[in-house]
Amino acid sequence: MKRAMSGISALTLRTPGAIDSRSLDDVVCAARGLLGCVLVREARGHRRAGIIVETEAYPHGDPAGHAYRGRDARNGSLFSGAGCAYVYRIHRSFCLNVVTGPEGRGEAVLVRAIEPTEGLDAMMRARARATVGQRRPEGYSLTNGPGKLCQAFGIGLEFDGSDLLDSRASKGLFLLTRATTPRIAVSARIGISKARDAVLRFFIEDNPWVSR
DNA sequence: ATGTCGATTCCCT
DNA sequence: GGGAATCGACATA
Repeated sequence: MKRAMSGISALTLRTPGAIDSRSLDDVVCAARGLLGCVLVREARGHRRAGIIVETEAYPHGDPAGHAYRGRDARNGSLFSGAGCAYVYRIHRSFCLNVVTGPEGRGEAVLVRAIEPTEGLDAMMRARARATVGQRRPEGYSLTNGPGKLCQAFGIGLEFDGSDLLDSRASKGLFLLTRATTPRIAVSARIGISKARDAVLRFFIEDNPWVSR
């Protein structure tokens, strides 16, 4: 992938650091604040990383949220407090959420798209492996959707409940502070049937890695 | 045992 | 922009 990646990659990169769990107190602030932050996957000495460019908030009491039906065997990590990963499966894909708020509250931010910055080869291999019999993913389709980015980063249910704020506790999947200061655009959420009108989707303006 | 329903993805028109 | 693919979970019979 040799094109000029996107507008934001050229902006100033800051020294990455740990995310303060207090910045995940409020789910909408967190959905905005996670834009520009970096998701890192370390496995077998390899490192995959990318900038979060699209998120959706699923607040407490949201009928479209998986916490709405109450706590059950599958969604337990949604109630485990800020910084926890909530990973679930839909059809053939997995989706990654960053849990927000205190323990027991049941709200989270869905990570919908990422601009890859490191480990592109590993991501392409992982995507090709996961999409056997189909055309090889190219260009922005590498990570421009919630299921695609999980394929690219090798994220499955084994990360459900892991701690995303501690790079050592987190079995190789963690978040780092903002690499860029993004311009944020908003819209209604995508792919849901309830609460369709709520404006809870956030994305980096003009970033080509945002989902379609 | 059968039917329905997704916080999706892919391919085709 | 529409429809098929596809899989587990859940409700109903």
